[in-house]
Amino acid sequence: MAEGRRRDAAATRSAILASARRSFARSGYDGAGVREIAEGAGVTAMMVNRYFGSKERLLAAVVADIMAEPSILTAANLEAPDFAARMAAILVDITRAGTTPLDGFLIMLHSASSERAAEIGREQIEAHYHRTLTAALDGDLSAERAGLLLAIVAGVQVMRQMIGLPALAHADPDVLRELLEPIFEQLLKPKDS
Amino acid sequence: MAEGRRRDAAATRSAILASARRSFARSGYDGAGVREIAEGAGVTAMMVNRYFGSKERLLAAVVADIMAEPSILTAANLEAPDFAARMAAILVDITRAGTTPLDGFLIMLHSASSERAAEIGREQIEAHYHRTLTAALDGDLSAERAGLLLAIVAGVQVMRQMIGLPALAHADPDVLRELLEPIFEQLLKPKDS
DNA sequence: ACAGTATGTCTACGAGCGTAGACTTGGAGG
DNA sequence: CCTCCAAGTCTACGCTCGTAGACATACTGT
Repeated sequence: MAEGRRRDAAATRSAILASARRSFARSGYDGAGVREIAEGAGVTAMMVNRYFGSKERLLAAVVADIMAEPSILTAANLEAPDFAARMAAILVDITRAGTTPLDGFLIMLHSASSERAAEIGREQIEAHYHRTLTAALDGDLSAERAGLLLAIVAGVQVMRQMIGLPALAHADPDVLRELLEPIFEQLLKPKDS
Repeated sequence: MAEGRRRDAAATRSAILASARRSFARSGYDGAGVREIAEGAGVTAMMVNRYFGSKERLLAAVVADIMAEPSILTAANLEAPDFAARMAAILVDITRAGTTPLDGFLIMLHSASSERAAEIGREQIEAHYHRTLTAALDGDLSAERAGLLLAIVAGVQVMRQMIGLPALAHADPDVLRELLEPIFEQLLKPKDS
C-alpha cells in the first residue's frame, strides 16, 4: 500500500475516488479497469469493491463527487453581466491540451458508450448543469437554449480533448474565446416570441 | 449462415461491414464484440478476421467506407448561399431520436476512449470534414472557425444521441433549427481582422 | 498487555474478449 | 461426374475483466 498512509479508511477512500476520477476521465467507464484504479490509489483491486461495492457504484460516487464541486455554472458566474465572456474564457482555459479539470463532462463523454454509464451521466447532467442553466436563462425556449449551450461545451471538449483536432487543440486561446463569446451571447440573451 | 445468401464473398464482406457499422455506432469500438458483429452479418466470428484481418482493421474499413459517402459537407451544400440554414436543418434532422445516419461522428465519439480508435477517427475527421470545411470558408481564422463548427455538430450529436438530454432529444426540430442557424451563420461569415 | 475489529491482501472463479489453426462443405470448371 | 479451391465453421488458446471468500495484519480501547 501507499507509503505515507497506513490504515486510514477515509484517506484510502479518497485516494480510490481520486484515482478512479483520473482513470475514468482518461479511458471511460469500460476502458478503465478496477485493478488500474486500485493501483493508482496504492491499494489492491478488492479495496475498490470493499469501499464502493462495485465498479458501477464507484462511477456513481465519482460523478456525484464531481457534480458537488463548483463549475462553470456557479451562481456567481450565472449572475454576472458578462456571463458569455466568462463562460467562453473558462471553457477555452479548461479544455486546453494536457489538462482535464472538467472531469464531469469528460468522464461522461468517454463513458457514453456504456449504457449504464450514459444513464448515470444523463441524470447528473440534467439535475445539475441543465436545470441550473435553464433556471438562469430569461425568455422563451430557455430549456432548449440551455441544452444547446451544454452541447457546445460538450462539443468543444470532445474536439479539443478527446479527438484532439489540431485546429482547435493547438489554437490560440484568445482566438477561440473571441469566436465563442458571441455565440454564447446569442444563446444567453432572452428569446422572446 | 444467412438464409438468402450462400457463399458470396462480396456480399458477405458487405454484410460484415454493415453490421460492424451498426455495432460500432451503438457501442463504440471497445464495446462492440467481434462475435456480435459477425452474428449481425449472419456468419461466425472468424469470418471477420478472414475478411478484414483484425478488429482494428475492420474499424478502419468502416470509417473509410463512411467517409467516402456524401455528408453535410457536400460540395453542393458548401456552395449554397443558405449554407447555415441547410447545415442547421440537416444536423437537427440527422440527430433526431432513434436514428444514427451520421455514423462517422458517432462511431468516433463512442470509440474515442480507445486510444487507437481515437487516432483513426482524428485522421479521418481532419482529412475529410475539417479540411473541406476550412477550404470552403472565406476570411481569417478559417481553420478555427471550421473546427468550432465541427465541435458544435459533435456536441449536438453527443447531447441528442449519446446522452439523450431530454431538452434537446425531444425538442421541436423547428426550434432547434432556428436557434442553430444564426450560430452557424456567425461562424460561416467571413472574419476579417 | 492483550484482545477485537477495522483494514488490507491473496488466490481464484467464471465469463467474455480477440485471435489462430485445423476442419468441413458448397459450387463452379474440366 | 468428379475434383478442387474458395467460403465458412468448430474448437480452443491466452488474456483480462469484475467479483468473491478466506486469510493476514495493524491499530485502538480497555
